[in-house]
Amino acid sequence: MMMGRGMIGGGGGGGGGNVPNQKQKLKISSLDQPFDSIFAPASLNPFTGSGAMVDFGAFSVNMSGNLFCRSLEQEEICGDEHLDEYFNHPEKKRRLTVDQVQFLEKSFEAENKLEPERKSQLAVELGLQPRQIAIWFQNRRARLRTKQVETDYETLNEKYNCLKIDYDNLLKENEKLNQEVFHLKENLNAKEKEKENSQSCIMKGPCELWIENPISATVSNDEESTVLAMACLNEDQSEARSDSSTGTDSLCYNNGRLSLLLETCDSSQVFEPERSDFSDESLQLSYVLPKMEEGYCHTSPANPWFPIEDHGFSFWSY
DNA sequence: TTGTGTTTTATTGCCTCC
DNA sequence: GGAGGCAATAAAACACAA
Repeated sequence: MMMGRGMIGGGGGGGGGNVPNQKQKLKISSLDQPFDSIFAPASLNPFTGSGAMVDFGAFSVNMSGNLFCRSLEQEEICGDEHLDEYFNHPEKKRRLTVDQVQFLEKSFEAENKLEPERKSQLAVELGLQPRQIAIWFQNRRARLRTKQVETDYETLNEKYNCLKIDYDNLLKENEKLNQEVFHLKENLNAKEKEKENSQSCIMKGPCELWIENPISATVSNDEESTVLAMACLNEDQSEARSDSSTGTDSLCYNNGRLSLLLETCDSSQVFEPERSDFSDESLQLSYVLPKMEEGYCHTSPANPWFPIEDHGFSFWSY
């Protein structure tokens, strides 16, 4: 007698959750179908061959109701006393054969819900009880749900990881941009401060700045709104003012930087002043003022003179 | 061989639907 | 109220390492 691996290996079992209590016995006795109907015609049952059987542990029952032993070894213990033992003992749990499982799997793939008609048909075809078919489908659906949960988890986890990478990148980019904003604000503040310092002395249009004695300078706009004012530190104040009036040696426009001019306003000769330079009265100073833009000059008509303390000397504007 | 973890079969109790 | 589905659970069957 050819039996599936599960059936042959199954042999034992029973007991435990499979041990029917009073209620279970009641259920077993009230199977989905009449006991006779669970036996399928041989032509419809490829899994049990001509002797369609229902599985009862170490035994199988064919259409005639005869009990068969499962293996040659088991056959040795088959006898009336064992039949009595079997029927007095709880039903054994048994695994389905590979073929039966494959058949059920195909059926499940087609439709994982089981209508009563299909259940009966499958039971007939597989030589199983309809209740076994129902239980198998139920457990199979449970396994499918578990698998689906695992799949969903993996999918969500992958998405989460991708989003986390994006989020981390955005955080870094945000930090970088914040730093950039910070530096830009710093630059802006510095420029505004510079403007505030220069606003008081810059007038709309050409004007003249007087540097506190003995320094004097004349300031004008240029086309690029950049002003370089020069102060002469000559002891001879009149000479310095004279130079300023010429607009040549004593006045120059350059790149908006505080510079020291030696003799002429040649940009090649401009350099940053050292504090010590101011002590040398023979030097000529040029002070590069911030951009002159319209409206920055706010000379008060009532009091056109106001001092600007900066760089150790004062500008006077009117 | 034995202990342990996993899979499979089956039961139980609860819930919903008709 | 019965039938059927589902979650939780039991326990046999099975796989595998020590």
